Order: sequence, then structure tokens, then C-alpha cells
Amino acid sequence: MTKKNITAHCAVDYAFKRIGGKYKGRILWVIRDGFMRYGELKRAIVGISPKMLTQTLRELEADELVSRKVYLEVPPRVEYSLTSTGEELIPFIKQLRSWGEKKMSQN
Amino acid sequence: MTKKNITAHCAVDYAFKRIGGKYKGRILWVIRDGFMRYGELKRAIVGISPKMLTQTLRELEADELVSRKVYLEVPPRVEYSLTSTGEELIPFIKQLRSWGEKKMSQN
DNA sequence: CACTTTATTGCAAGTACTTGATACAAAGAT
DNA sequence: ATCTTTGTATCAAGTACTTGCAATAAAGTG
Repeated sequence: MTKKNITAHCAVDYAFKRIGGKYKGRILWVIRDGFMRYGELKRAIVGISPKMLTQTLRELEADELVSRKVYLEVPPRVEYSLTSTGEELIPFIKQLRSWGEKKMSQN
Repeated sequence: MTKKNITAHCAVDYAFKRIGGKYKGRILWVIRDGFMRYGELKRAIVGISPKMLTQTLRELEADELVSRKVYLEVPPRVEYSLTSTGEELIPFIKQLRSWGEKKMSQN
């Protein structure tokens, strides 16, 4: 799978296109600590449908933010982890998350 | 106009819902330096349709990230600026932008 | 008076994003 | 043999997001 070709008007646009999407931020955040199996992710990302989770993981993989390791076992076992590029985004998500926490508590 | 009521699963989700959207990041980034008239924004955010710009600005306003000042002149004159909450987001966008610049140049 | 200017608005139309339901493989347990 | 488990695919359907086009106000200019 090749890297998604993103057409952007500026770096801000580019970055938002790469991590934007309904669940991408949450998925990256949940995977941050290490390897996560598909099923663990499904439980962690409350509200996501299996369909959407698979699809979003594929996009993140094509976009080289997440890597996917398949174990040839039955029942299947697939582990996801961040690539180094994905890891670079964690500080940003962390900050954004703090901001979110602060703002949520201000309601 | 009241603040948009965001239902989020976690702080990451919340934050992304608040600044996610095709043009929100770029708009906030462009406004960062001070007051911007509608027309200036339209020229700065290449590719956005007037309709979309207005709509997104309304969302940002309802969400208290941007404030809108109308001058009672003809032809009309409307200036947009960041609220203090909007300003808090600039450092993150800046960081994200640096990441984007770096990644774009790596192609 | 007709024309230009600025910041919108309304509506129809098109495209993109998400979900839901159903189905599958193939080893291990019952 | 049947059931369970895990990760995913397929296809139809629904919802949300974006765009395009036309139209408005009301003062200033020629």
C-alpha cells in the first residue's frame, strides 16, 4: 500500500487532513502506549463500529502513522502500533487533550 | 448564539470535534495575528467558497473560538478575531503545522 | 438611474462519510 | 458435528458535509 497523496494548500491544511477524521485522533492516542489488538481498540474506542475501525486503521496504515502486524493464528490476531511518524504526533494530541479537558470542565 | 453542545467520548474526541472540520484550523491560523475582514479571509483561505467560509465562521463563533464585529457601514464591514480560547489553540496549531511542514518536505 | 462594492443568505444538488446487516475462515472446545 | 472466537470484507442505505448559483442591502460614483 502506498502513501496517501495529500493535496494541501498549506502545512496546516496538510496536517489536518492527515490526522483529521472522526476517530483518527482517538485511535492514535489509544495506541500510544504500545501494541493494541484490533479487539482492544474496539473496546477502547467507544462508539466506533467494527467497519469504521477497520477502515480508519487502514487509512492510518496507508498514511504511515500506524503499523499493522498480522500473526498467522486462528482465531486471527492483529496488532497495531504507532510508526515513528505517528509517535511524533502524540505530544500534539496530548496538548490538545489537556486543552479539551480544561474546556470540558469549564461547562 | 449559544455555545455548541459537544457530546464527546473523551477529551481528545472533544478537542477534535471543536477544531476539526475542513477549514477550521486554517481559519484560526490565519486570524491569529489580529483582525481580519471577511474578504481578507476569503483571499487567504484559498479554495474555500464564500458559503463555506461564512458557515465555518459562524460555527467558530458559536463555539467561542472567534469573535465577530460588525461595523454598520455600507458596503458592509465585518472583522473577525480570536477569542482568548481561540488563542489558546494557536500553539498547538503551530506545532502541528511544523510537523506538517517537515512531512511535506520529506516527500 | 445603472453600476459597483461587501458580507452574507437560501435552496437545490452533489459528494463524502458512516453505519448496519450479513458472511467468512479455520482451530479449539463441547 | 456444531459452536465459539477474531478480524475483516461486501454491499446497500442513510446521514452529514460542501459546493454552486442566484439574490439581497444600501451608499457612493459617473
